Amino acid sequence: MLEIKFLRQNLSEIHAGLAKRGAESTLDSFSETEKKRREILARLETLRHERNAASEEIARMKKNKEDAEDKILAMRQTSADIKDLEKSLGELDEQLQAILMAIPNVPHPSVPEGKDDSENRLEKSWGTPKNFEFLPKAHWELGENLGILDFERAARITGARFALYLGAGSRLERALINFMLDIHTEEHGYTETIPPFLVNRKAMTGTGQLPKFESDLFHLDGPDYFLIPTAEVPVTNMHSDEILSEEDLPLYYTAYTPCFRSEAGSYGKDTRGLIRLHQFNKVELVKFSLPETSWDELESLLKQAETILQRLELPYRVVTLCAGDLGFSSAKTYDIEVWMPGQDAYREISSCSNFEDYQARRANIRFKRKGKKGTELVHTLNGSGLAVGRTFAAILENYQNPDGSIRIPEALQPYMGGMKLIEK
RNA sequence: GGAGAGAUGGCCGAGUCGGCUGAAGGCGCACGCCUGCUAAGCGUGUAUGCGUCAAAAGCGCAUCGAGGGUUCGAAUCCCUCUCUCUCCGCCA
Repeated sequence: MLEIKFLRQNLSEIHAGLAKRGAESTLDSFSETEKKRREILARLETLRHERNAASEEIARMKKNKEDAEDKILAMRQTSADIKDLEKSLGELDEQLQAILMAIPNVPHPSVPEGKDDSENRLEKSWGTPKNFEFLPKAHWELGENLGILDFERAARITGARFALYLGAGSRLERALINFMLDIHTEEHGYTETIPPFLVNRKAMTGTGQLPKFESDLFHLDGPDYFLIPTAEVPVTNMHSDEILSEEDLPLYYTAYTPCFRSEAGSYGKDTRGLIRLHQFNKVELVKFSLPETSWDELESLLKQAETILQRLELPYRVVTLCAGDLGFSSAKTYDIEVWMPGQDAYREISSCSNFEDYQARRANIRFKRKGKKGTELVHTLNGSGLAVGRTFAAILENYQNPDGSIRIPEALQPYMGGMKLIEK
């Protein structure tokens, strides 16, 4: 969410910024509604002032045993008028809130122009894709042949787009989770957390999934709860409605959670394998930072996510999302894409974003500077560190042998009880 | 699931019969004084949001879990909801 005052005073700049991502029309009725709201508010406050003054007067008269009947009668009308205006104000507030909630974040100036992922900007590449002497297989084929992945049974249990891990497969997934968490907590200074996997509507609104993207989420039939699509939601909302102090910042949290996405509208895309599931595992990194350091924090966040791939010796590249591909709440996002030889393509495995104060304003996460009056909004950032299922897939594809067995990356072997090879 | 108690500022905590209570008192914090240093002591200040203003000051409005009601006027009375705690039941 953007600030009303800031919007009012910088309308043309914001318009231009939003146009970069093709979202300038979300501003359409803002000015008119906002102006109307202020007019009503001014009138309402005048009347309330009158009423407050009269109430004091009545109290004084009653204390002195004077007759206040006339005054009380007159105030009856004022009170009715106030009630009417309050109703109008409430309606306008709701409208304005809906408008504000639908305006995405303004892209950072360094975000490249562009409509879709074809115009994302390549920042760097790491590692060299291995030259296979044979045609590398896709991870689902390798996994099923080894008996460590079973999509057929998963479909029987639940439906399409679910995975069942077995034996060394489950072990590998668990090893990856522990490996990632250990690095982030022991080397990068993150505090480990296990948040709720179900969250309420307010939390989803705070990070920007709601109100616009409800169809992407799984919702419970009973209470008004949603399955988290990412740990970003519970972890970022951890400090909602709080006033942190300057010396608390920055705060780093990491969380392993399953993630649930309905993947509405993705029919036909990545229908096989671990790439696009309704449930997948992810280790998430979340930062709360001072406004002046958030851009440095984004760079270090990216490095921290990259570390995992480097230790696993998986080739990858980093792209900056162009404005048209940028997520709703984000000011700038780097995607890390891992090399998948079985698909002859780079696939997204992490997304690192700076939301600046956009989520903080929605979720009301503030901080106070030492010796200074008033509060400021923190900046929030998050990144996958990493998507576990996709890392699993990348390992299978990059470390496959001609006979279909899989070497275990050296860094992971201690987490696999010393296992070096997954074979039939 | 059944029975009961509660929700007030950064924290603790007071609020009588509805009327100078945005809210006593304390802690914490900030600044100043005092002191050889530390501790103690003394004084002053210390919520948030919004509107008005170029901005600040000032002024105004709102906020005592949330929403609604009664009233000229609600932290105080009534209703609904949420959350927390205690006891019982159930349960990993």
